[in-house]
Amino acid sequence: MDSASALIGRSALHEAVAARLREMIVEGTLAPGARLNERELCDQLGISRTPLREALRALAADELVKLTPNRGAQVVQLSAADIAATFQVLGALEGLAGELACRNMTPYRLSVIAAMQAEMEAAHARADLPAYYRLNRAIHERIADAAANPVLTRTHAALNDRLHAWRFRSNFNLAKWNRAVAEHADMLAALRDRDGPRMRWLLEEHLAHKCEAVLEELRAAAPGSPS
Amino acid sequence: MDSASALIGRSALHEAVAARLREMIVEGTLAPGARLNERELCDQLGISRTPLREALRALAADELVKLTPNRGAQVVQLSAADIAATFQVLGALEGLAGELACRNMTPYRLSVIAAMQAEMEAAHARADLPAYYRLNRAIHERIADAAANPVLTRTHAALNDRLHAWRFRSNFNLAKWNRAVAEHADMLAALRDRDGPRMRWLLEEHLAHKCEAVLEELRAAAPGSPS
DNA sequence: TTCTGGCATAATGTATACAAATCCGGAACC
DNA sequence: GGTTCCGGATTTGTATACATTATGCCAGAA
Repeated sequence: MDSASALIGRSALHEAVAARLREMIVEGTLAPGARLNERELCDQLGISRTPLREALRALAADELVKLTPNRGAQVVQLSAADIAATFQVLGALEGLAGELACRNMTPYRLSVIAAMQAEMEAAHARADLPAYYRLNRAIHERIADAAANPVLTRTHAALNDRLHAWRFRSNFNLAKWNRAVAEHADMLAALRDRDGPRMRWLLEEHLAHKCEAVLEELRAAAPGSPS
Repeated sequence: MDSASALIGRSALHEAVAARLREMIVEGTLAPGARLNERELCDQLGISRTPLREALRALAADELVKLTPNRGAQVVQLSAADIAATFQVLGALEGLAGELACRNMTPYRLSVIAAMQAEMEAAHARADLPAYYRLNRAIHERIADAAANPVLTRTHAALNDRLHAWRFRSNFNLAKWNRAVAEHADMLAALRDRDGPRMRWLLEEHLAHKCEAVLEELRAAAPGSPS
């Protein structure tokens, strides 16, 4: 199978490894704080140490793992302060993205986002958390893409990855969930009106609320040790 | 606690290599677009390929070099669009930093920045470009630090590095240089007044103007093809 | 003359071997 | 009994060897 897909999958073993590890970290398979033994991972993935190490360096650059000089790698363990700081930056980035997205918004793009919003509301109505998260993330990514700024898209995605594991764990209280859905409806309206400043403000608020929810969940779930 | 970071200088050859390469790229010793031959660099730096490759992966993650699957690394060549996109994101980040800095501003920090501003104005008065750039960058970094958000500081620094080589090359026309200095004076006033929204606006404008200056210089220096 | 095909060369990707450092356990000493 | 120091085992860091892929040249044919 050396067709067009071969261009991506063929070489770059370390990239594939990095992608796999990223997935495992983002989804929580590799728990925050877990130490990563090189040989162990090599056996598990069926590769040699060289590409694994290169993959780990790449993840470290994205701050998904922390490397300590002669003591190996471990999955980053974000403190409450780290999470708050990341959300703050993410808020500024999404705010910018929203403002730019309003400028570039086309009827087609708007319809795509509107459709996703409807699907997300349906997921919310039937309390389908996984579907909700997926659609939520997709909407935010669409907004970031609509800004048509590749640097913004990449930076946003990198920061988002760091938080994803926590977002996924935060099992919302219902009031906050309802508010989040309402905020999304407002955002859609702002996009429709191409009201950049309002969109920016809405997104900053939305992210701040989300941060609050995650931190609350964090305090409630694990004041001491994880179980 | 990150007291472990003090240990970094000890081993971590690949980190030292990455730092050195970063320096060479940021300062322009390695020109944009230059292809990096692994063995050549190894001989030049007196190391083996393994740590060099790990260093290159780290730089690629920061988008200072571009890796192509079986074809090695080359220093990134930013297009005008890339530069504009980066400045746009940088503007949002510095805007946030400025707003937060106003909240956290203390008399001592303000006095430090004010002293730098005075020095920078002196450098401007005697048309000392290198000193001006150094102080300019130091002031922006102080503002970013004053935001007291490590994620913001790091993200800002990473984006700034990508642009540094270009900033350094842009030999300002005088009118724009004067305006930039005046804008810095306004920023200092906003910090003194702890006027967050104004500070944000000033920084966004300041960065937008800087972007304009760099792009103008770029167009003037290399309008078409270098044939 | 130009284009194509194949081969030689060089570069990157991966694996493995070796060196240095850390960690853990036990024994000796206070 | 507790502390300290030493030594083996494990783990990471670096170098080198081998495999795979790209590149460039030359010959031969249209």
